[in-house]
Amino acid sequence: MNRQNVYKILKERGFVKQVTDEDAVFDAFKKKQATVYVGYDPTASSLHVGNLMGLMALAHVQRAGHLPIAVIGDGTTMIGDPSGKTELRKMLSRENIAANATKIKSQISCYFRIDNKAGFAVHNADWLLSLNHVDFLREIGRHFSVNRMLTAEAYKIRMETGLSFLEFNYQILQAFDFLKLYQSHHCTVQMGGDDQWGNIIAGTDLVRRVEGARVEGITWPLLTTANGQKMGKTAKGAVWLDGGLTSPYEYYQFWINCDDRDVSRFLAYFTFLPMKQIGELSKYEGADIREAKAVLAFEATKITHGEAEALKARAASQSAFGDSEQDISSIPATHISIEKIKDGVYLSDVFAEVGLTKSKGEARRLIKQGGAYINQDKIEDIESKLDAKDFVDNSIMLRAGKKRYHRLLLA
RNA sequence: GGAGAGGUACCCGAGUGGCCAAAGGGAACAGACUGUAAAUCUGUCGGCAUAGCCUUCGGAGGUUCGAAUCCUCCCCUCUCCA
Repeated sequence: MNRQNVYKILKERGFVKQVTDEDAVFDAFKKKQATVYVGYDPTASSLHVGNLMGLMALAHVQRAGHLPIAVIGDGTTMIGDPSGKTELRKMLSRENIAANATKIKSQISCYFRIDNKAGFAVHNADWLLSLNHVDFLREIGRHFSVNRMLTAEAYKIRMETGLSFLEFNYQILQAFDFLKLYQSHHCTVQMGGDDQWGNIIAGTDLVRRVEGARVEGITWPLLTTANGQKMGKTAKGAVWLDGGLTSPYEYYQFWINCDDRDVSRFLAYFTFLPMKQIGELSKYEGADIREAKAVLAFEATKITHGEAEALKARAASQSAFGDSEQDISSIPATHISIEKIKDGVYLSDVFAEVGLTKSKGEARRLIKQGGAYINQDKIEDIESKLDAKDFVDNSIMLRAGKKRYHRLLLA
């Protein structure tokens, strides 16, 4: 079998920012099977689009026949990674972390197989929580130079604002993870976001010191949008991979609303389309770029939510923004009882209730500014009420601004 | 433990007795222009059936006709010293 070296694929798709040693990494992937790990901290009950880089990177690794390991950082999260953070993160309880870890693990399995054969998911709590402090310091701690750690770029901000001893240890534990995985799974490559560079290097150094073996690290660029914004934040907060937190429709909309300048990068990162096809899509200009965005949105949604949901989301999106009547079932909906609207309900109240606006006041403002629509008709009067006559086939389409839709169903 | 500085809305940050629901900036939202993009311009930006009322300037009390602003106690953060 003459397969392409996965490092080449990763590089071509833009996943490589820093590497410990390009040739060594290339050689590592020449082997029949290399083992690669990426860590995920269960700080929330779902991963978000910011975590996609690592998931996609590991998926490429598995597709190339190598072994991906997702390390669930339920041990390290007890501490909290200070890298790139300006202040101490809120401490999470152990139960909280455990619950998050379970959910995140099942999410990861959407991107690559973790069947303990073609891929693994391990919990670092398994080896971190039982450590004996003094033994650990003697065996591992002696390999770390405080002087050196303090010069790390990731800690620079924290040297100004303060860094607790707790967080200072994070790097050591992450380095220990790498050592453990080298020993148990012969894992020789760690990947992570560029803010993880210091932690990754600490790991490669530790493995060299303890085992006398060379292991490698790769970082991918930290994702920002062309606007300089952190990736994956919207008005509603993070864009989650969990369909319950961010519906497939909203997920689809997130991608289709991306900046023109991001489209070709994102196609390479967040779809499995061949680079040749991405090159074709990148040639679109002006309004035609929407075509490329539609491909991006569909492919990205398909990977996270499956093809059926992606098709539904696409149909709903086309229906809302185009003129064709299609399947709108994936546009968010709320049920409302007949009794409730019998006497008429203020539309401003309805908008607030279904979450299109945060408060009734905001809904009133929206109407005043001409941004509220009901079944594609602009609502002119703040005092407008909703009644049964407005329902067509027992449903109403509400719209806030140009892009946010919500269906109201008569129950 | 000692000395000093500070904690203001989503974030940064002004305000040191009434003119304060609190300047300014950023973010965000809406409108215009567009292509479900960007940029630009305009408006909005605590809650409430809204020319009025209610809640908010770390927390709890107090002084006052009136407190983000003054006093007391407490909590937290930072800097220097130990």
